[in-house]
Amino acid sequence: MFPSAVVAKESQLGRSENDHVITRPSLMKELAAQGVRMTAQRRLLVEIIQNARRHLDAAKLLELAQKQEPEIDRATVYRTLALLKDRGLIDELDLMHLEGEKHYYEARTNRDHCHMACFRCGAIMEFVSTLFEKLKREMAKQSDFQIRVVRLEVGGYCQKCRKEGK
Amino acid sequence: MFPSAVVAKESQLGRSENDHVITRPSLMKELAAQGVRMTAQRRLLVEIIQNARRHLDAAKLLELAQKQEPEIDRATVYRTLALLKDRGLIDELDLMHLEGEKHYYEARTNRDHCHMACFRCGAIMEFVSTLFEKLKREMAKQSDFQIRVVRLEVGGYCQKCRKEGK
DNA sequence: ATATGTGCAAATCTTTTGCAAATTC
DNA sequence: GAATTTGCAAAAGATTTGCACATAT
Repeated sequence: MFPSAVVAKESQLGRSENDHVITRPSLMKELAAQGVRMTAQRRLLVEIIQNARRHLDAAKLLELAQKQEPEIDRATVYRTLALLKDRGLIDELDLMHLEGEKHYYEARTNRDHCHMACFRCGAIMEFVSTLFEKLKREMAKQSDFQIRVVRLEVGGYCQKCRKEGK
Repeated sequence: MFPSAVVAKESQLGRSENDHVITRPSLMKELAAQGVRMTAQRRLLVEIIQNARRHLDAAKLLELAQKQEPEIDRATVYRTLALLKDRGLIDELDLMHLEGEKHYYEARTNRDHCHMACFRCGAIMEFVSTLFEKLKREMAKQSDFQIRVVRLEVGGYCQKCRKEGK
């Protein structure tokens, strides 16, 4: 879905054929369902996040929002991100801190997925697997832990970069 | 190994019986093997990290180090952490940002493991599983990606907190 | 009308950096 | 002795906050 994304096929059978397709439920609908008060700025930010072609950090989100609403402030961006995160509607990522300590955000997807970051070219690949689902179930069961958020990030070297010599 | 750690037993057979035991190779030996120049302060910091009973952040590491060497500076702590991280000898964790944006560090272990953080009580549990190993192999194979670092963090509610009512 | 959201500017928190002095091999 | 490491103090980067004003229901 994101330009640099590579979504792997299912590694095991037993589920629907489209299990490996990542979909992003409507944030606006979720917010409405949760009775969250909506403002013009929230609508704008949510729309940008929902339709982002890549992972956004707060500064980039602000920049994009200001193109349509120059008055919007950094604080509003951070406050809206906090709101969405608290409601479980977006996920916060580090993407291996390839460039600084900032965070990246993406709308929650129907399935948890892993982010693989290439230390050399910076490509971010997404990976979906039933093994991941199994692992989550195992963790929840064995530790009797109610999982709310999962973040699996991998850093290393992608195929392309390794071919080009390390 | 850490006080709040709960290390799960193997979920599947087929490996050595002690596969689920987490061990921490000697950082000092690794550094020597890699020909890293050692100084008194590095030795001190490395020793503290190696023997830490819990996950340390930079400020806590500095505090502990200053008990033995009051002259040691923040910058040295950060520079040493960067060195160890670059050499692949320590892992950097967020622990779900339960308290602020700081990072936590732990000596690399013989096996990758997941950190589960309780949003309510702050307990950190460690979880080892062959499923995790399988998942890593699957990611590496299917994406032809050379994995160097893996970070799996889970946030949610632990058994104890759920029993006490949410 | 009341509760909630927003802009602004300043503060906070964590981490990084330039440089002269000290240390290691 | 040459190269590397350290302390210091300042800077940088990301995120948060107090408060007066604006907006949503």
